[in-house]
Amino acid sequence: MPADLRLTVDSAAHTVAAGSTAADAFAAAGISDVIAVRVNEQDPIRDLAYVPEDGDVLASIPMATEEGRAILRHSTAHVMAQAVQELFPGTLLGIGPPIENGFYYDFLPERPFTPEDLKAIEKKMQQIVKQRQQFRRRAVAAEEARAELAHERFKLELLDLAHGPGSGADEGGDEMSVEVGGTEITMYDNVVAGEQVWTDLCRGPHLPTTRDIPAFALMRSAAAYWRGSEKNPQLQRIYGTAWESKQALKEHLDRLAEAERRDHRRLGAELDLFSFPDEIGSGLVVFHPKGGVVKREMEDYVRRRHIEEGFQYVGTPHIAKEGLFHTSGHLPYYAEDMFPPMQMDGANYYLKAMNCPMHNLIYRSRGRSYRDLPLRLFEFGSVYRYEKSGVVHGLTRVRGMTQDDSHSYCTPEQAPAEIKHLLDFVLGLLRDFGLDDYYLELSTRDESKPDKFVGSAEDWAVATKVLEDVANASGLALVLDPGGAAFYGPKISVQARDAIGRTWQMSTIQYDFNQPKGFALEYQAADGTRQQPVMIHSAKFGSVERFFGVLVEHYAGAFPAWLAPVQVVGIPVSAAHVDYLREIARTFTAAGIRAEVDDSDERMQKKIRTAQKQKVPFMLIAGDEDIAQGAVSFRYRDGSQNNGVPVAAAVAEVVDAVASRA
RNA sequence: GCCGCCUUAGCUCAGUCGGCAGAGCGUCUCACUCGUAAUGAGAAGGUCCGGAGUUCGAUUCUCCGAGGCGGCUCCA
Repeated sequence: MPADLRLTVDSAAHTVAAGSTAADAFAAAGISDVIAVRVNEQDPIRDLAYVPEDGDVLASIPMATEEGRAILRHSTAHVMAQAVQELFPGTLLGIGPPIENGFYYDFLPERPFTPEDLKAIEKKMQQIVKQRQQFRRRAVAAEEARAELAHERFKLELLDLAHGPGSGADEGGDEMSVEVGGTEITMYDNVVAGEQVWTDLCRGPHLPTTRDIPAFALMRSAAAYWRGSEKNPQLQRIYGTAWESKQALKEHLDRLAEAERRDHRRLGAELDLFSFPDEIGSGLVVFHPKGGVVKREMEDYVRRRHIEEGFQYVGTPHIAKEGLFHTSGHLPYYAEDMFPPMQMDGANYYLKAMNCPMHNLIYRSRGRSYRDLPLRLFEFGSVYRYEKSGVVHGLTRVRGMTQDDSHSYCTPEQAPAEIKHLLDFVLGLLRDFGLDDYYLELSTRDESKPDKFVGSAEDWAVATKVLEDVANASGLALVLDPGGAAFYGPKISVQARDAIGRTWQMSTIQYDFNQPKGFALEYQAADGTRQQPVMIHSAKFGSVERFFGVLVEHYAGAFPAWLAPVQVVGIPVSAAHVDYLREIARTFTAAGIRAEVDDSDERMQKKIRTAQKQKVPFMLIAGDEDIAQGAVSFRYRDGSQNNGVPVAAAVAEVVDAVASRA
């Protein structure tokens, strides 16, 4: 008979009977929301279903934490897989890890899931939850696991990967390791009334019982490649979400609804900003007059800022002969992302997918001295990339875009300072567009795929070190992205969080030692020798189109005054006041403000509604009372009012707001 | 590119179990002249995404193509 256990939770000691379930143990200790336990201080959480036969239980994991939610979500994924296999016998299992905000499980069913299937699966899951099935952990030998999983080919493959001959025992960290990880193989059995009703290869941990799942919902199903490679078969992935309370689930669903309301594709049409005519082609945008205003403001801003930061504005054509892209090294690596060539006068011309080769030719157009460096070139480069048909998405993934592309040519010694300069520039720009929460990502070469990257490992190491040092010195959080580099060099990208917490990658800074070599770029050093510069690629918006799309969503279409397509709209109380407002609008226009008068044959209330829906920052209302005082009445976008403002003061107020980018 | 779903008026969407198609908003016209989120009436507006096939007849069924949506992969 094993001795009772000591249970220490938040420094308070309790005694529980050996062999209790974790839920029983914590309930006895008067703790209700515990879902996970740690057995020994140095152990990862490894067994949640049962308090072990010996040893001390040290800590609890509350459900409303990242770790707790991951356990909850993974448990819910198991429940879903059980439901699917009960409803669709013969369906094979892939993997089912927790992810941000939820979980998924991959299946190989006989046919893809329909929305009705999802509803049925969700219902079945609710039944399983009600059954209070225990999650019971069971360590097994490799042969045992293989025998039990004989019909689950994907699970067998996972076993081979993690525990097969010649493989590392613990790859850890990625989604696969949810199933198998660590040094022992474990199965998790779902047990109800002492009977095993379902089992899955799993590292755990799990909730004590299915009844401990407070709230979940299935979201959608979609195809996903097995182990993420398009060479592998496609599985059907079902996404779900699970939360520590019904309230938390509702808040999550509300956030999704808010994101949908902000969708730039919807707002782009509602606010008459841009469209994607079929006649032009997929991923090719046309900006309407109002979108054109915003785009022009963005471009004016970034052009002015580049010039202030020492860049010289240049211009280059949209097409070039094939040889240029061979010299740059792009063609072998990038050909399938480019539009196919046009034949002309016996040469192949390509639409450019990048601007750097042309900037290199500007650099090379004359001899350069070390005194010229850093030489900073900048332009709005229209580039075309043949994105695969399934990836085109609104403004955030297009086939024709405008990059605010810059290249800084400098000596290797100057590179760190130049990169810091660019990073500061980028961060200041993001702040001016209302994005002030960000982190950095460092994308590096994938050692295992040398054919995807040019240049020596030593050069890569040097370049990566330079970027890493600057990133670390910035004090911002840094996330590593192994294998994410361009073929010619590593990069830092700035990931910005928008108003509702989503992150976007836009600005990039790339260190390139390969193109200067390919183009034989040189400068004459102080000692008279010829040296090779390095070039730093940098795009602040990334692409004007993507940044535009992100801004629409960040501001939910309510652009700050300086970006608003229409800054002021005059709304007459009745038709008799139209001329008065027209005169005032002229005063605003003369002060550089975009002002219009709504002289349509509608009521004032309707005009206010229209202006609100168009998210115009300033509505100027005028009737007899205002005319008598030589004033106007403000209605702001938030619905607040300021009546009887003298015209000159009204102009000053709007001009101030625009100047402050508010 | 791959898997699934979708495409009907300018927009959002009904609808036709195969028999010459509808609403709301928007647009236009007329009346109303109004103080902070929808005045009323009337009208115009459609190759039901394109092509081929099946059929007496196709917007509806089948196939091919284009475009979109959700993912995967990829990416500014």
